[in-house]
Parts: sequence; structure tokens; C-alpha cells
Amino acid sequence: MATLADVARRAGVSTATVSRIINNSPKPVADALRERVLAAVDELQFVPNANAQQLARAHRSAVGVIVHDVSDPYFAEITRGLQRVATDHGRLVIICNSYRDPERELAYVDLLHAHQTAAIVLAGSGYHDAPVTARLDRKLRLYESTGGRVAVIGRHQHAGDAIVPENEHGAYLAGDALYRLGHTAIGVIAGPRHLTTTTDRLAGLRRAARDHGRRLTTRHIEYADFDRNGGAVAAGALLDRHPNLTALAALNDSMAIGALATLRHRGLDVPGRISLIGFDDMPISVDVTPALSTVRLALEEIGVRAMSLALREPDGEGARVEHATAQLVLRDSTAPPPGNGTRARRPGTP
Amino acid sequence: MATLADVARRAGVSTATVSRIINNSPKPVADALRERVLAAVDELQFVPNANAQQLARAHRSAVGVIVHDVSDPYFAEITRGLQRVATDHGRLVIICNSYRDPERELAYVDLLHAHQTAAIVLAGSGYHDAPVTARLDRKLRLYESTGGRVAVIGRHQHAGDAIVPENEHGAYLAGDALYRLGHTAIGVIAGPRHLTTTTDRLAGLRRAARDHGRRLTTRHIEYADFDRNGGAVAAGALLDRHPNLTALAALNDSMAIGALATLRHRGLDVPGRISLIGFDDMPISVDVTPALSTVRLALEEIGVRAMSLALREPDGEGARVEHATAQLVLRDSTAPPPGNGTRARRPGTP
DNA sequence: AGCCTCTAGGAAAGCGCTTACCTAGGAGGC
DNA sequence: GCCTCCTAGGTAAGCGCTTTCCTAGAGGCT
Repeated sequence: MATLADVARRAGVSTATVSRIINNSPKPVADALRERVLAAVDELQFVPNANAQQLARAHRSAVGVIVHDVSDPYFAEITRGLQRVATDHGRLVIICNSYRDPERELAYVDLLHAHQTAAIVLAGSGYHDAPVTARLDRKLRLYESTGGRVAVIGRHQHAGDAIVPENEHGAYLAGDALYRLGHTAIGVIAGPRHLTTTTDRLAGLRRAARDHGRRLTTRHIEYADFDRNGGAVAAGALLDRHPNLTALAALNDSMAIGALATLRHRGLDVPGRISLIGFDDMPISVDVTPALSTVRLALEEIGVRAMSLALREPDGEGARVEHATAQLVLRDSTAPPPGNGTRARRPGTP
Repeated sequence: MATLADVARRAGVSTATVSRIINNSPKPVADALRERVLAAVDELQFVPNANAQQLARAHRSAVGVIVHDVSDPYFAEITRGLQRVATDHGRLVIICNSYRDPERELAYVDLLHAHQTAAIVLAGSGYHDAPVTARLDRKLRLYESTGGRVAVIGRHQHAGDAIVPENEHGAYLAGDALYRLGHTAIGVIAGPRHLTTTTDRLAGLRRAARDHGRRLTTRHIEYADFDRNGGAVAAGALLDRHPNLTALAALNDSMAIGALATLRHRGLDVPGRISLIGFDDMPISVDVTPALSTVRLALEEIGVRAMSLALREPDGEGARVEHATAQLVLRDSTAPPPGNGTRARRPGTP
């Protein structure tokens, strides 16, 4: 493996000169020399050792991203936004999947810290687990104290800047839409209990119920994994328990799509017999049949904004918190309950 | 930022001892010392500088993954497999999106090389661009010559081990199935011309046509981007050109789903009026209506196998090439053409 | 012609770690 | 009781770069 010194020897110059040339530093270098060095670099197929560069240089460059799971479309979208901005700034992105395991998340923070990344973006729900949260917080602060930048997506606590999606408000919108359509027997397909996203969205649904003079009982809520299969299973459980449900609200689109499969399987027409609404507005949600009513979170844009925060120069004004708006998107999976005279309300896709 | 030396000073020992303790090297250390050091590490919140470690250490640890786009479900699935194996081996994965740009791919190979990753996994179609391919090849070989391991997915050329999906064979199966159902007017929604995956799959379709005494004319092929929108546009173009098509073969599922949207939009019943078949069997393909007939590639497994290759000890027997089998999955989007007496053949989902 | 000022390029000191090699002291053998 | 052999721990030489500081020579000025 060729080193800087090899190149220098080959070109008959000092390592300092080679270094200046390959990093095209402002220091002027004679053209003849420059060419000789470049030729040597080429002949030796020299690739500078990035670890050595990082060590010797003061500034940091790469940025780390910790998400629950990139292969989940929700995070895939966010990640796309994160990447775009990072790439535009010439930054390398290191993506880490925590698979919703807080311990792994902690380990990754250490790891990114150790690798001297310029920033860490933490995307995904927080946990209802005080000790873990506190530990995370400490690590993040420590990282910040060494000059690292932190941006979190979707959690309130912790250090650094934050993008917080309107989870409560969005869920309120979804619930409100269902009640307005005339539904009274609504089942909720919730995510894992220990995730704050679950409780935030549930809270919105509860508030909508209250506003319509109803209450969401625990027996109408089924907790499951935030994925397709979780949704399928939860829908089944809910239906077994309350055969007369006329609407299902899923706390994300993946679960809603799973629920849709269960409903289809059981021969329940959507939205004729039962309405279904999701959350997130994943790209695929328009392609299922019926097209899914949902709450839109501009996922890619959230990524873009988060990375912009992570890359901004700290202005000494402390952490910045931005909200990401949620927006109701009524498509074809919601309608008035059967037997309700109200005429179908189908604003369609905007 | 605390360094090893700070910890050593604090604990009143040498840096060598601290290093040994935090890396729990085999060298024995008295318990009293170990505790003192660990306490110091804790008090100082010491996080070792990974760059310095990498530089000083001989062995490499992280592995780099270059994919076209993680947010594309095809790559998301593969990546999931890659990650799982890497994590099981305690390796950090660095994911890089090339966004199908060969130049960016080249740059990422350099970058991963520079960062001294232990292996590079390159996933995604190759390019019909000899100069670029040659450059990539050279870079990869250079990387290998410095001890890096290389594994590629879905391309024939290049250095290192390879997993090659049966693109030609899979497409043959799809085409064959359509012809057997009695279709004669088949339109093909192809990916970008310069990708080898496109030409490989097209070749399979061509062979199927030949075997059934037909020919695939260029006018029956529409090239587009390998994504949902590409499929939607291409389907429209094809239908405009040949209104009597009774079947559409898309070269991947994303395009097929886009095509489905166009067909729905135009009021063409699938599969009653027109059949549709995809390729890849993405998880979402069962959830669209009608459920998509397709060719299954065990994506996650491909990722698992690729990472296993990348992490294996080179055995001196040279590059290993493994094939990933393609398997026909007939679901609800394919049927005999309208007016054909043959009774519907619907093996359903396995 | 002599002196001063620039400028291009080199020497060398780190960056924060790992590890081969060395040393001092204690245990054990005779 | 002295010598040898371990062993726990320390010393210091790198790993491959960047960058500060320095030097030598060229050119300009009077």
C-alpha cells in the first residue's frame, strides 16, 4: 500500500509538498513540481489513508445517522432527505440501524463519537425508559461538548437540535375525521407501548374522541410491532374482540397495510363495511386498494431539515426545535359507517 | 476531549496499561490497577479515538456497502440481509448511496478504500460503459491488492466474489408464463438501457418469445427509470402505441406497481383485460390489488450471502461466484387474454 | 553591488493510539 | 542465601498524515 512518503520519494519532494498538492492547499506550488507529484500519485495508485488524515486534521467531516431500520419505508424516506443534504455538502454519511434496540442505539452513539463524526442525527421514536433516556442524553451531551453536532428527529428529550413531527395533532386529525364521518366504534392499532411515538399518537386519538364526546377504552387499543405483520395481527385481534367495529385507525401506514390484508382476508369491504386510516403517508400508500387515507408527514423533507440543522454552525442561541406539520389526506379507505345516511365524503387525493 | 494519556495520568499508570485494559488484551493486569483505570475512564468519560486506533492497529474492521439507493425496497431488503450478517460479526456497516451514478460509485470505492474498511460490498446493476467499468475494476483490484475484500451483487464483471441473480432465467420464466397463458401481444417495461440488469432480463424475455415462435420487437419495449414513476409513464407510452396489448411485463416490481396505477387510471381491468407481471417480489407486491405476479429473488438472503462472502477468509482459490435462483410467483395479476377460451390458471400464492 | 523582502519548499513536531521490547521485582530452586 | 526465571507494567517507536515554522534562494530596490 503506497503512502504519502512513497509518493514523495518517487517524485523527489518532501511529504509536505505532496500533502499540499493532493489537498490543494492555498500554498502555491510550482507547476512542474505539481505535475511530477500528480504523476507519481497516479503511478503508485496512491489513496490517502483517511484515518491518518482525520487524526492529523483538526476538523471532522463525516456525519452519522442512527435510524431504527433503513429498510422501513418511513426511515428510508427520511434517510433519502438526510443523504441528499449531506451529499450536497460533500459529507459522507454513515448509516446505522438500531433495530429499535436502545442499547444498540447507545453503542452507535459511542461509535460515531469515537469515529470523530462531525454530527449525529438520531431518527426515530424515543423510549419510555427513563434510565436509558438519561444515558442517551448524557452521551449526546458529552459528544456535543467535544464539538459534535446533534440533531434528533421525532423525540422531545435529549440534547441538540430537533425536528418534531406533529404526532399528537396528526392523530387528532385522523380521529376527528373518523368521528365526523359518523363512526363510533373505532379500534386502534397501536405501535409498541414503550415508544413515545405510540403514546403521542394515541394521545391525539384520545383527544379527538373526547372532543366528540367519546372515550377510547383500552380494550379498543391493540399494541403491536410497527410493521405490516404487526398491523395484520392487531387488526385480527381487534376484530375478534369487537366484531362490530366500523373503523380502524392504525398508528402508521405499514400497520394499516397489514390490517388491510387481514380485512381483505376476512372479506370485510373497505371502506363499505369498515373504514381504515393510517399515518405517515408512505409512497406505497396510494398503490394499495383502496388507496389509503392517512396523515401526511413530509418524510423526505424532515430528513432534509434535520440534516440542515445538523450541519449548521451553532449560533450560540442554544438548541433549535422545529415542528414538522401533519396533514390529513383522505383517500379511498375511509367512508361513513354502513347504514349511516350521510353521503360519502371523499375529497380524494390533493 | 479526554485522551488515553489523560486517563493514564489520572490513574497514575502508563498509557500502555490503559490501552491494554480498555481493549482487554490477553496480557494480565492486576485487579486493583484495572479498577483504578476503569474508574478514571468513567470519570473522564473517555471515548477512544477510533481514527487513532485504526491507524495504530493492523487489522481493519468496518465494512462498506455501496448500493444504488437504500430507500428503494429492492436495496432495502438486500441491505437488511447485509446488515444482519455484519452485525452478527460485530462489524460496523457504512452504507453509501450511489443513486445509479457510476462516478459517485467510483468515488465511494475510493472513500471506503481510504477509510480502510475491511470489505466493500457493491450491490446493483452494472453499466454498459466500458471505460467506467474498467475504471471500477481497476479500483476494486487495487483495493483487493491492499488486503480489502470485495463482493458484488448483480454484476458479472469486476474483481472479488459475486452473487449473481438469475436475471435472464427469471425473465424467461415470466415471459414463458405469459405466452403459455396465450398472450401474444406483450409489451415490455424495461429499465434504463445502460444497466446490465435491463439487458439481462430483456434477454430472458427474448428467449421466451423465441421459444414460443415469437419475436420481441423494439417497438414493444419501452425504456424508463427503474421506479414507480418510470413504470407508470412507460405503461402509458406502450398502451398508446399498441392499444391491443393484452400483457405487460415489467422488469421490476416498482415499475409494475407504477404500471398498475396507469392501468387502473385508464380503466383497464387487470388481469381481465390485460395481464401484468413484475420482477423481484418486493414485500409490498402482495398488498397491491390485484396481488402482483412476479419473479421472486430472495433479496434479503442475497444480502446475507453477499456479506458472508465479503467477510470470509480468502482461501486462495480465487473469486467465488454464487448464483441466486429466480422463482416464478403467479398471483392475481396474470390471466389468459380476454376472449381466450383457456380456463384461468391461477396457482395462487405459494 | 549590497541589502532587504518575498516565496517556494523542506524539516519536524505532533494527532491519539497500539505493541514490541525492556525492566524491575518477587518467587522458587538448589 | 544466591541465582534464575517469571511476570506485571513501563518505555518508546511507530501508524500515515497535516501544518507550523524555518531556510535558502530569487528578485527588487537604492
